[in-house]
Amino acid sequence: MPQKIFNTKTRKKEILQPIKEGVIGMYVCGITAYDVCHVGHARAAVVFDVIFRHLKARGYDVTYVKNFTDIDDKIIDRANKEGIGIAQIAERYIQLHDEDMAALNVITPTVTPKATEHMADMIALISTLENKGIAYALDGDVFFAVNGFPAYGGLSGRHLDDMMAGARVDINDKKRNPLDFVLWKKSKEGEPSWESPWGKGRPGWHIECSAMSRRYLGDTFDIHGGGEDLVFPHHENEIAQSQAATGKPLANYWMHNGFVKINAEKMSKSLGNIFPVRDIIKQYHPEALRLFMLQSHYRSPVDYSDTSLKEARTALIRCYTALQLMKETLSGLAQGEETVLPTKPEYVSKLNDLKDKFDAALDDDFNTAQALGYVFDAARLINNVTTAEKKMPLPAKRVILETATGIFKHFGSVLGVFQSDPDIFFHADRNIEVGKRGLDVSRIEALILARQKAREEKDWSRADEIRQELALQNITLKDSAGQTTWSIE
RNA sequence: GGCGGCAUAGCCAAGUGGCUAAGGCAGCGGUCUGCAAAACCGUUAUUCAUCGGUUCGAAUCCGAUUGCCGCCUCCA
Repeated sequence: MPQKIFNTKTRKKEILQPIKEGVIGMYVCGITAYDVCHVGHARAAVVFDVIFRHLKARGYDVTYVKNFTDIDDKIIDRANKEGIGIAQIAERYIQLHDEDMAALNVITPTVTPKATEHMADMIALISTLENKGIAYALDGDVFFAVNGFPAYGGLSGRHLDDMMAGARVDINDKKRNPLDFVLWKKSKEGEPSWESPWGKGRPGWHIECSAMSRRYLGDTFDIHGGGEDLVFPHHENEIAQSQAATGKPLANYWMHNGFVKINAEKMSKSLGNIFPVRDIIKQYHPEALRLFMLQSHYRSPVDYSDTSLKEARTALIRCYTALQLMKETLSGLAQGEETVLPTKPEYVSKLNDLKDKFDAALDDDFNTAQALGYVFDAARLINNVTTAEKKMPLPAKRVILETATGIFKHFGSVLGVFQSDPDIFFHADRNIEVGKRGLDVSRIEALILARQKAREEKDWSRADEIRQELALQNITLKDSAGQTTWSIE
């Protein structure tokens, strides 16, 4: 089945036709390194991570470039406030970004270039534009003349005339047209600067992506992505710069992920509802955050709330429970025991069918929500085999469960979840909950021991009393095979 | 003012012309269990904001209405 992609440029789903058969170049706008990553960054990272993983799983040779903006007004502000250099600020937040991404199990892109390491590329690009008469220098600043690029507005569906009518256009009398944007900024006294044909200065925001995508992917590449807020002006300006310089299309497919809202409100500094990734993963297992995001289509807005994360956690536990039951069942097989054909071979074909449907869902514009539906179907099927099929002999279950293990491995590797051993997952999840609620583990375990004793003496009322007491702290006990385990609701 | 998006069960959320409208959470009944938990089985939208239209046939296409939201300024 061909890969379909919703192209922002045409507002339609299109069939992906790579420039070079079997090879994909993908550029995604990364972070500006002046603060820690929040849920919104996490969503963009997870969305494009799954896209990267699925394309690779489908056999494409993908070069994924995600940049770091390490020179910018916000970084300069921060550096001034702290009295240190911009490089130190950028380095710190790139480091923290990398930690967050690792925690979220986001694969490091193929190339992660930094703006400051591509000054020569940017200056060359600006010079080309100047020589073509599309850029003009004024007192050490260089501007891009939007009137020189007739296709301006093509990505975001805007017309220059309409934008001119808008009241929010910055009036800068230096510019020939208020919509012209800066390619190179003259630096003020004491600001970081680089030598250029226009004097000491620094690059404008948009030019770095044009320069770096060209450096690593060429004049035209396959996929360009980012958050939907980048459509205008950032991506529009990138297109203008690159295409005016090269005369070729910048990217064939433009993909934009939807926003994360917080309790139905827009996330913003003024509302004080910025949720850093590192705070969230103290409250919930990172895979719960990932699952939460993947349960909606990447283009829809998602609403982050404690309730939604809780539900994602419960759903994640459902999958890990199935995986754990499967692991236990398989380990119950005697060494060297012969495999017998399953008494119900339809389980195997159903599993293979679910894998095909899962892949097909991702082929259709990366529909992770639909794909997850098949993951849960597979989990139910596993539970049927491990738990409900009481009459099926163990050796006959082996073929089915080994098929299921392989399929879950595939699901997990594409979605970037189910990466832990179930026991390790449950342990980690419980630690998070214990920490969040400030529970006393030794006290809980002492109570469980006391209850076990009561149960041995068949003192059911005492046993139930302890169960009740622990239930008040949302602790659920599970009695099985002579031992009691506990978990937190 | 310009451009765009969304509205599906108690909640979250797929589905964009045609089999019984996925899946998750929550609820209810049952099996299992000393009691539970987990798991399994059954059940919870004759209906997809409203009103018209196109069609043999629409949640899905078109138009209108209502409500919500995003972008147009730094932003994933």
